[in-house]
Amino acid sequence: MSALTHKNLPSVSDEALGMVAAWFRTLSEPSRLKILRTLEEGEKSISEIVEASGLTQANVSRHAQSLVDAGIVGRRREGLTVICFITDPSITSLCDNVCNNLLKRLTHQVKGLGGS
Amino acid sequence: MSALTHKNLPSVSDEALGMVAAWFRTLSEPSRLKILRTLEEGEKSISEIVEASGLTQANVSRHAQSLVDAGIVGRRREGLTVICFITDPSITSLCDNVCNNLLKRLTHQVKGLGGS
DNA sequence: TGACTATATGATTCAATACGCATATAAACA
DNA sequence: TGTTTATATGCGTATTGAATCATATAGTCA
Repeated sequence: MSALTHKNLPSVSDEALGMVAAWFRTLSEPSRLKILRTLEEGEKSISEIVEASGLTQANVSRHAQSLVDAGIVGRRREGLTVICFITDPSITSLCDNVCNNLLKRLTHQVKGLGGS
Repeated sequence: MSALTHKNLPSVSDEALGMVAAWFRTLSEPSRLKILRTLEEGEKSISEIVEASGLTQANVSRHAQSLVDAGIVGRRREGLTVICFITDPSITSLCDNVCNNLLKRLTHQVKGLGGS
């Protein structure tokens, strides 16, 4: 412990750390990822999401709220229906990247199993 | 619902969705983010992480296990000590991006409050 | 082998949260 | 206003997972 130990990273407050963690937590539920995936096809009303995802109405409503809170999804009312849409387009590529990385890692694992 | 509704996304299995969610969940704990942040300075032993993070030894050990399971962190034994290091360097920029996005959004909110 | 150090893990407790059901709110329209 | 439709929300339950303490394991050295 000497030279390398101090890159002197700007210290991150516990509060900021908590906010980043909360943002990731929003993406840590399969149901919410499913909703996001649905919204990648274009904006949809709550009931359209219900139909497309197979989730219950109450769940979609609540999960949508989480996604809105995280700033990932936007909402607007149009008469009786509420339309949801992705506000942060980088989400899609982010998820794709995660997916690809997982795939890569799993492939290596499988290879490892086969080779032993 | 007609033209736009069908971008015909390759359907993602529930299993894959669960794995992506699990990966995000790994990054959804402040303690693990803290450990990652520590490791950005360079590889560290478990006890060095304990010292740097203020977490307990048991917690660091378990969280390190989670990070290893997610493929984000690697581990090797060197005698009595176990050295941890970041294996996926894209993690750092990912976290930075999330952080910046949050900052942007919060800034807008604050502006909104002031302007009303 | 026995003592010592670094790390891992079993067991428990506790808090967060997802789900389902029922119901409340909001908007449109007769 | 009353009715119907779309969405939100209160509440109870069950599950998950993080923190803690104590202890087990692994490696080093005398």
